[in-house]
Amino acid sequence: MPEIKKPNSTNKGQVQSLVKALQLLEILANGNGGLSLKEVSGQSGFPPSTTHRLLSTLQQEKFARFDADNLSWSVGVKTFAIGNAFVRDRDLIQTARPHMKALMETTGETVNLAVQSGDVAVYVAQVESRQMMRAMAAPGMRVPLHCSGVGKAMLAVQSEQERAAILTKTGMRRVTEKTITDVADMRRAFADALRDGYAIDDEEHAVGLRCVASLIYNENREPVAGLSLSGPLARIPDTKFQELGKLVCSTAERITLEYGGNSPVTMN
Amino acid sequence: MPEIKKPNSTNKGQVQSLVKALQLLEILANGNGGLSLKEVSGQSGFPPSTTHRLLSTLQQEKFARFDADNLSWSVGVKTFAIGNAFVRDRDLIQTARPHMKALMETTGETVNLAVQSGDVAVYVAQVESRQMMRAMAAPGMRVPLHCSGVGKAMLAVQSEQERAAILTKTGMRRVTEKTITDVADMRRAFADALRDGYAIDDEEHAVGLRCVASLIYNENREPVAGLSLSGPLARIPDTKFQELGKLVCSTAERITLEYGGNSPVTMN
DNA sequence: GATTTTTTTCCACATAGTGAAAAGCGATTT
DNA sequence: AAATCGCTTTTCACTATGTGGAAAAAAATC
Repeated sequence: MPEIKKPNSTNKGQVQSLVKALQLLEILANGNGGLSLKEVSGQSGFPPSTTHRLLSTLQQEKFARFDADNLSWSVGVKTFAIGNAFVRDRDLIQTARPHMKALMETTGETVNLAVQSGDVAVYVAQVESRQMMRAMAAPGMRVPLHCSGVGKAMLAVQSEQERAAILTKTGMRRVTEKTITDVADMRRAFADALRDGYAIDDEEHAVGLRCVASLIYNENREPVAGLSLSGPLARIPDTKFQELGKLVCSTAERITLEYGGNSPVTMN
Repeated sequence: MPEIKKPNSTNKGQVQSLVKALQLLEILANGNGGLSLKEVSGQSGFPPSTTHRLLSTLQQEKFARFDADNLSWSVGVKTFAIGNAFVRDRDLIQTARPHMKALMETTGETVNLAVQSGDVAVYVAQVESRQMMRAMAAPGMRVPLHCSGVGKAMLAVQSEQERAAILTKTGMRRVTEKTITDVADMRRAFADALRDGYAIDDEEHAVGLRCVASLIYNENREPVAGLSLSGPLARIPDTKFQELGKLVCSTAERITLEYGGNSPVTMN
């Protein structure tokens, strides 16, 4: 394999005082509603004098806040204001793509990214399997929620009312023999998806096609997109669902983090 | 006036490399969707080598992002993730209080902070005038929107539909002789408020009481609270409205910024 | 009001940041 | 294909700058 040369392959930590300061900011972010100098110093391992000097510099620039009444330190306005620029620039698809690629490489199956649009899911990005036989979904393609992996994953985290509103409006049309059309069966599928963290589609949308899907969340723990892996029945036996499910979940989680989101499951 | 001793009265910038790095972050935040090293270096005034070293350190810690395809730098996830901790900890009332105090000192009049709750405004904080004759409003007090300064300021920035929904529901009850009850008059009042940035209440809620109010916004440019200044007719002649209005506006703007918000008027 | 704990300042020392210059790296031109 | 240009990245010698122990100053506790 040829070495792929990427610019800025700088390796080692460079400006140590800066690295230290950034560590302090992170500690402040984890400290709920303010930490004393002692606490910050303790958690960082830096001596109080160094900690104090860095914190007060951060404070001068409003990246940290100091409450003179409680002598407590917390994250400052400017960190927030500047962090918001990230939201303006971030791009889910670009963020997701390398992770989707990696997932395709490890599993060999096609990986899709879809967003919910009203009562359907719309594919917005895809990394195709290298296998001869492979699932295809042109970006832009719309699929019903009740018979797709991503759709079921999205519905699973919604409230009973929201689900009902969508499902009664669209109906749970039978697309294949295995499409779930019974309300009780569907409810069971949602419960499974919530328990496992991933939803499955067992030939419910296309004969011979199986699919495992999980969700990507924004900073408010709201789902922004679904990530799915799909392949032929022959390569995805029942016994592989769990393994693939975990992979899809961890990939979705990684995308969530890089997108600046928070999963509702991982409480931290 | 006695010197008030506040802890952490550290004066001069301390860790210069950190200060520089924070400046770079700010430049990245203002650069829409990515800046080249040259641009960052130019805007900061730091030599390219220094700029590069700081940026790559920020990047290692994910406070900055480097797009290897366009060789462009932008704000990183971690800045966003950590900035969100500010939202968790921030407190509008605590943030506002010192500014309210200052406004009271310069004007001599009572200053109130109110939030909209459904179709009424609720006072949540107050800094009382030192004058013998002064406006009082116990925190927790509820006032109608159509006949209070804060209420009119809040309504002014809402859409015609939202306003109509509220005003038809509550009605524009006559509270004093000067209460505006005519729809056209009210519309004119909203237009004035939008033009000036502040709404006025000319004895519309209580006889002899005048009031000037402006809004405080969150990061999405949505109003979160109203700030008002009220005093007796005798001390607030027509000629003083503009001066006081400007003061209320600038105070509200200052609170908005310290709260991490953005005014819709000041586009930057 | 004395004692302990925590915060803040000080300062001598050498580590760690600085920036000019050189080397890389692509893109464009000749 | 070689040369040129513009920008990015690395290097390196110098010393400015960050470091952390220790002392001083405030708070908190007794």
